[in-house]
Amino acid sequence: MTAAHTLEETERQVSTLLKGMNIDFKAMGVVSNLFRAANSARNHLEREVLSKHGLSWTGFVVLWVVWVWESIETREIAEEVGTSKATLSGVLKTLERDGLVIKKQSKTDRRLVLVSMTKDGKKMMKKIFPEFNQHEVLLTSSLKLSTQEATADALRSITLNSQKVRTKKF
Amino acid sequence: MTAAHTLEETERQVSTLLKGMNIDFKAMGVVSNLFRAANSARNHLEREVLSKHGLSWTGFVVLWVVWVWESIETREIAEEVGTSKATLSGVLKTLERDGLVIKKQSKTDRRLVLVSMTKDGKKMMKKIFPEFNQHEVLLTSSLKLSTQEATADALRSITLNSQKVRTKKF
DNA sequence: AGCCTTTCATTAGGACACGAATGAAAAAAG
DNA sequence: CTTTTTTCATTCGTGTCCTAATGAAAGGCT
Repeated sequence: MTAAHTLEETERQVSTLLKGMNIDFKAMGVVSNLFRAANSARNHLEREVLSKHGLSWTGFVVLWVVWVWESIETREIAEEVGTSKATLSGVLKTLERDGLVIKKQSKTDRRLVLVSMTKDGKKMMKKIFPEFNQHEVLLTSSLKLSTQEATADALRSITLNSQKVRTKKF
Repeated sequence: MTAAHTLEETERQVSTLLKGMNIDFKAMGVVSNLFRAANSARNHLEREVLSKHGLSWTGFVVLWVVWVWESIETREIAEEVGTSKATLSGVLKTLERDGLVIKKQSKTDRRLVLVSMTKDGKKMMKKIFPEFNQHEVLLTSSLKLSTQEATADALRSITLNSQKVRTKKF
């Protein structure tokens, strides 16, 4: 049940392993805690909020985007959600099967597919979203308001960096 | 290529949709930026570092844990990596197929399985890890050292919250 | 008009993700 | 010592996730 290795043990083990490797431990700490927090928070939200409504994480995020934009093209969803179009195809198939969204072919460009919410989909989001937000409050409740702002800023900055570097190649 | 919707548009759309719903926007900002940053950073690291060596994200994390601990039980790996034992079974199968780790049955308790690195696995980590860390530096380079510390602290706190709430049920 | 290139969404194939079910082994209870 | 109960890792079924390949449709070009 409890962790098999204490934090101190891990620290020691890691530092001897990385000795003479010129590692930036501070940057490593930020990034590893970023993934730990995101993973943990996601698992929590899936378990406590989403699973009760038979919704997957990505399903929820896609639903959110469609909810915000009334009618939106699939390629826009993919970009906004940060997933590949291939993945989105599958997720949308599930959401449509469950009666939460509808796909329609665009009239002006028959390659495009437009997605919109069904009545059930809207009802579900109206119910889930406040629940979801309450748990977001719970997750961040130990941080002062000023720290919440600073953290959001830092995270935005990390996002920017990872995208800037990516587009640098073109 | 560019985003279909500007930040201002989204802001407006969201605030009208959520009007009268009593949403904590600050908490929402922290959490959404947490996932955005984690996703973006992970994609970046997969593309720029891991994919060149034919390694998946989870494969790398598992490899890291095994590297640190020489020989470690699978249940410990699962806990440390934050994944289910079912998932780990599959990942270990892949890693063993690629010759990076070895599984052995425990002598003292035949239910347990012990995992350790192969020579190739060690060589790979010795090569990849410094690369990986350089990109971690890149991702956090826009943050002052004091901000890096504060951010890591805030993220640790979020992790703690999401785990505390989970165990509260028992 | 007819090709050529680009831009779409989807499918195909492989890996990862989970909970539930399975079967083996150890520990607890009688 | 035998019967439960618990604790392991794995397999199964389903969904998510990626890249690459596919096929349809639109836009450019001559």
